[in-house]
Amino acid sequence: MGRPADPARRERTLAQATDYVLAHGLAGLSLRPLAAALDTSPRMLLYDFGSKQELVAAVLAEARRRGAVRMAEHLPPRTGSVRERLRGIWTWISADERAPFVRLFFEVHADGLVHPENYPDQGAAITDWFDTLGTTFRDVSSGPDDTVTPTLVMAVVRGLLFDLTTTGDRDRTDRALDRFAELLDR
Amino acid sequence: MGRPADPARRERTLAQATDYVLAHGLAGLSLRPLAAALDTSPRMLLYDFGSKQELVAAVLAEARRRGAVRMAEHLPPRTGSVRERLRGIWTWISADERAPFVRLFFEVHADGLVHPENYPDQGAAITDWFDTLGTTFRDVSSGPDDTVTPTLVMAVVRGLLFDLTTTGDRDRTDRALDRFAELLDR
DNA sequence: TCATTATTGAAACAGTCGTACCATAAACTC
DNA sequence: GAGTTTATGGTACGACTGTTTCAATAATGA
Repeated sequence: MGRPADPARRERTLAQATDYVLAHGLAGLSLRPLAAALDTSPRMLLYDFGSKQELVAAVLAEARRRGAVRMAEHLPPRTGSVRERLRGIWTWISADERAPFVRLFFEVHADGLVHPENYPDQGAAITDWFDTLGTTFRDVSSGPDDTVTPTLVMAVVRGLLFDLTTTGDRDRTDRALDRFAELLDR
Repeated sequence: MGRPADPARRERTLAQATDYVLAHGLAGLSLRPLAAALDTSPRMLLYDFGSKQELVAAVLAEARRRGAVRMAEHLPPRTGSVRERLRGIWTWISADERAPFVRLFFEVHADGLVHPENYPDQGAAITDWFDTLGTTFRDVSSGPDDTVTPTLVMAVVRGLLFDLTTTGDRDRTDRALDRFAELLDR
C-alpha cells in the first residue's frame, strides 16, 4: 500500500544530468545550478542519489555506458586493411560530436590522478577499450594475448586526441595518424 | 626613503607555492590551506600576487620553467640510434620523480578543455616540446620542417604516460614504447 | 623624532558549497 | 474516511571560498 514509487524519475534525471555534465564538465559541478538547469531542486537530487558523490558516480557510469554503445554501433568488425580500420577509429573518435565525451574522459583522468581513492576501478575505462580494440587489431598482434599492440594503438589515439584538443590542428594530427598507420602496415 | 621593498619574499613564496601545487594539484587549490602550509597568510599571498588567478598563473609559469630546465639538462643531443634516444626520453619522462609534473600537465590540459578562455597561449606547453623534440628526431623526419614525426612521437609518449598514470602497468607501457621504437627504426 | 613606505595581522563581507531538518502534498490500500 | 508510503518545498546550518577593510608594526632616510 501507499503511494507507488516512480523509478522513471531517477532515470530521467540521470539522463539529463549526464547531458549537463557532458556539456559543462565535471570540475565545477554544483548541485544548485545543476538542479536549476534540470528544472528540479538540490533536494530531489539528493533524494534520488543520496549524495553528490553518488550522483557523480552514476553520471560517469551512464556516460561510459553511452560511449560504449556508440562505439559498438560504429566499429565495423575486422574488415579492410589495418590502415583503413585505424583511420576509421580516428575519424570517429576525433569527430566534433565526440568532443564532450573526450573532454569528460580527460577530466576524469586528471581528477583520478589527484584523487585516486575516488576511482577504485583503476583504469576500467582504459581496459574496456582494450578488449574491443584488441579484437579489432588481432591480426596485427603477434599473438592471441598480445597486449602491446592495442596498448600502442590506444596510446597513439589518446595522444593525438590530447594534441588535437589542445592545438585544434586537425591537419597535423590527421597526418600523424596516417604516418602511424603506414608504420603498422609495413 | 621609507622601508625598502623585499622582492625576494615574493620569489620565495612562489617557489614554495609551486612545490605545493606540484604536490597537491591545481583543482582543489585554496588560499587558506596553501598559506598555512607556506607559513604565511592569505593576506600576504594576495599582497604579493594580486589575486588567486594571478598566483596560479605565476605558479604554472614557474612549473613550466622548471620543467624546461630539467629537460634541457637531461636531453643528450642526437647521439645513438632512434630507439636509444626514444627510450631515453621515455625513461626520463616516465620516472617517478617526474610524476608531479606529469600530473600537473594533465590537470592543466583538462582544465583548459573546460575553460579555454583562461589559457590564451593555446598549447604553448605542447609546441614548446615540439621544438626540442623536433631537433632530437630530425634524422627520422622526412624533411627539415617535418612536423608529423615529432607529433607522432609526442603522441605516443603522452598516450603512454596517460596509460601508465592510470593503470600503473609499467611493463606493458615500456614494451609498447619499444614496439614503437622498432617501427620507427625500420 | 618624524615622515614615509613596506609589510603584516585580525576580522569581516558576501557568497557558495553539500547537506539535514521539518513540514506538506500526492497517491495509493483498506 | 484513516493509514501509509513516496515525493516535494522551504529553510537553515556549518563550513568553506576569494577578497576587502582597518589597523598596527617595521624599517628606512631626513
